[in-house]
Amino acid sequence: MASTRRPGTAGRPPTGTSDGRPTSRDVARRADVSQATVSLVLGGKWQGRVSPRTAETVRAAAQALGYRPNLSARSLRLGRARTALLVVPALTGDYFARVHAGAARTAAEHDFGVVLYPSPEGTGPAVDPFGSARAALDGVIASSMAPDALAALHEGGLPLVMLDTDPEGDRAAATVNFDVADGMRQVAGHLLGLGHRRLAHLAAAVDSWTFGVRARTLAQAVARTPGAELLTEAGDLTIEDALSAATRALTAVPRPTAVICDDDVLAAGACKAARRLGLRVPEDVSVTGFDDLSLATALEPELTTVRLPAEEVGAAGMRALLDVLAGREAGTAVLPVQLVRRGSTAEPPTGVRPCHR
Amino acid sequence: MASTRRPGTAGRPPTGTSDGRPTSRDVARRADVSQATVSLVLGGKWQGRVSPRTAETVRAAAQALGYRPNLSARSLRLGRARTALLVVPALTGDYFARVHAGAARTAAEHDFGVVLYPSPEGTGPAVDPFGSARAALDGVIASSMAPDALAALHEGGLPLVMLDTDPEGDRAAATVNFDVADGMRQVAGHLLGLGHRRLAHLAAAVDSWTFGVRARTLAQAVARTPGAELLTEAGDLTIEDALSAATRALTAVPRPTAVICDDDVLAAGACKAARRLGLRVPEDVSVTGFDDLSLATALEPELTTVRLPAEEVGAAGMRALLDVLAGREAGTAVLPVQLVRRGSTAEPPTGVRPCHR
DNA sequence: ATGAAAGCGCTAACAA
DNA sequence: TTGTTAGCGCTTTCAT
Repeated sequence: MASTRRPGTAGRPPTGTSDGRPTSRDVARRADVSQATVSLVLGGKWQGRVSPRTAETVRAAAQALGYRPNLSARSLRLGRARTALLVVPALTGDYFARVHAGAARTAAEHDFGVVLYPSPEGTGPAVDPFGSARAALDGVIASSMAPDALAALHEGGLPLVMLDTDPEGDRAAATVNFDVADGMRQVAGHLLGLGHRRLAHLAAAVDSWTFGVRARTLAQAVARTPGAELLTEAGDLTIEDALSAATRALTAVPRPTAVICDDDVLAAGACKAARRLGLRVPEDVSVTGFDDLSLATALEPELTTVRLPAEEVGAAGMRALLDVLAGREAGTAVLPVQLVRRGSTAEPPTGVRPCHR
Repeated sequence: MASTRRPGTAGRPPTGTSDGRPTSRDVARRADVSQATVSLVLGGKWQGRVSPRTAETVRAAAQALGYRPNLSARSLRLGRARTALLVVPALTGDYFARVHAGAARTAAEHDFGVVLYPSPEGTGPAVDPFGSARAALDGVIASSMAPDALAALHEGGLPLVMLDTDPEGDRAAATVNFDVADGMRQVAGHLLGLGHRRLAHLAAAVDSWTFGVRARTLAQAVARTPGAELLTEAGDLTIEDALSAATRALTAVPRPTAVICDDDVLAAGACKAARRLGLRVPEDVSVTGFDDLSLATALEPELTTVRLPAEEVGAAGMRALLDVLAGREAGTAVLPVQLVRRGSTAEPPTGVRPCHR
C-alpha cells in the first residue's frame, strides 16, 4: 500500500515520468516485457537471449513512443561517454571546420561523438573548458593551442591529444602534426627558384609552435642562399593588422620582391597592401600564404599557398585518442603538406636591381 | 562483512572509484564529512546549513583531490542538463562563429552551456543530431536551416528556437530573425540612388527563407523604379560557382552596371569574375555583398555589404530558449541590419549608355 | 528466453 | 549543523 511519503521520495526531481520523455520502463510497459529486456534489445545485444518476436515488439513500442535513451543515465552507468572534446582556438575560416569534420567522421565510425569547444581566449589558456563544454567526456583533442593553454586542459585529468602543437611538450598522450617545416621549405624553394632574393616574412604575432617552426625554417632557407636577404614584420591574424604590417614591409627600402606570409589571412592583407600601394601581384610583388583556406581562392589572383590536410589531422587525432582510450600505443604522427602554386607568385620584376628608388 | 558478491554488484562498470577520478564521496571521506555535505558546499547552497569551517575543509579536500563533479550524474539527477544544442549548417566563414559566441555568452550568464553541432548536410535535414551531439540537452537552437531540416530537429521533442529562418513555420517555440528585407531595400536604394539601372542579382542557389526574402524584396524595389531592370543568376555559396554565375551575369548584353549578391562569398566571386573580365570594381561595375563577413574587408576594394548582428542573434536566440524553458512567453524578434558602404560601389560608368557593345 | 536487482554519482528532502 | 536516504534511467549479472 502507498506508504505516507517515505523520505527519499521527496527528493524526486521535477521531471518524473510525467515529463513526457519516455523512459525504457515506459517502453517495457507498453511491450509488456521487463525493462531489462528493453535495454538488451535496444542495445543490440539480444542475439540468442531474447526471442526475435519479443525483440520486434520492443522495437515497435520504442518507435511508437519516440523513445530516446537518456544519455546521462547511460554514461553514468557505463562510466564512459564515448565522447571527445575538440578544443579549437577560433572558428573563423574553414580550417577548424575541416579538422572537426575529420574528427567527427572518424569518431562516428567508432560510435563516438565529438563536441566542439571554440576557446574564447583564442590560442591562449582555455578558461574552464570542462565547465562550459556540457558533456561527459572521455578525452580531449586540442588543435593549435599554445603550450600554456594545454596545461589547463590537462588539469581535467583526461587523455589529451594535441594537433599542430609542439610535439616536445610531454603533456599529451599523443601528437599529430603537419610537416610545416617542409611546407615552408617548399615555399622558400619556390620563390628562391623563381629568382627572388629580397624576401619579406609576414609573421603571425602569435605564440604558437607552428609559427615558430615557420620562422626558423624560412630563416635557415634564406641563410643558405647566397645573396638572399630576409626582412620580418609581424602582425596579428587579422586583415587590419596584416595590412599595416605588410605596408611596412612593402615600403622598406629596397623593397622586397616577395612576401611570405604565415597564413592566408596575412597574405590577403599583403595583397590588399600591395594594391593600395599601386603594386601589382604578382608582377611587382609575389605573395604566398599558408593553410589554403577558402580565402586563398576567393582572391584574384588566387594565392600560392601550402595546403594542410586539415580533415586528416582531425581524423588522425581522433584515431590517436581512440588508441589511447583503448590502452594502445599512440605514436606521434606527422602529415605531409603540399605547396599549391597559383597566381600570386611569379618571377621578380626585371630591371629592378638596386636602382629602385 | 563482505558478503559473497550479491547480484547487482556484478553489473558494476569497469570504472569504479579505482578509476582515478575522484567522486564526491572521496571528497567526503577526506574532509571527514558526509557526502551530502560535500554536495551542498560545492553546489553553493550551504549558506546557513553548513558551518563555514566545514565548508572550507570540504573545498580544500575537493581542491586537493582535483575533484570535478560528474556531469552525467548531475543531469540525470536534475532531469535537466542546462545545455542547449546550437545547430548550424556550416562552419565556414565567421558568421556562425559569431552566432555561437553570442549564444554561449548569454548561456554562461545563466549557467548554461552550448554545444555546437555543425550539420554535415549543410542547410538540409540534419542526420540525427541527437545521436551525434553527445550531450544531454534541454533545447535546440537552429540557425539558418532549411524548413525540412527543422522537422528532424523537432523530432527530438525538445523546445526549438529558430534563427534566421521562416517565422511562418509553426514548428518553433520562438523565432529570431534579421530584417533582411530592410537590408535588401537599403542595398537597392543605395545602388538605385547612385544611378544604377541595369542590375544583376547574384542569388544563392540555396533553399532557405532568407534568400527567398532577399530575392523578392530586390525584385520589388527594382520593379518600383522606372527604367530599372533586373537580371538574375544563381550559384552555390562557393567561390567557384559564384565565379561562373557572375561571369554569366557580367557578359550579358547589355552589361549590368551593378551586381547585387546574396552573400559576401558570392560577392567575392563576382569581384573575381569582374577582374578576370578586365572590369574594374567599382569604376566599371559595382558589387555588393551581404553578411559582412571578415571576407568583406579582406578584399580590395572592400565590399559594400549588409552587416548582420550575428552575436546578437545568437544571444537573442539563447534568451528565447531560456524563456521557453522557464515557461515564459518567447516572442518573435526581428533584429535591425545596416548597410555598410565601402569601396566596391560607386556611380555607374558614364557614357555607357545603350552604346556599349 | 525473461525477470529481478543493484548501483553508477549526484541532489534534495527529511531526520536527528 | 550534519547525516541518512531515495532515486534519476540505464546496463549488466545472476536467477529463474
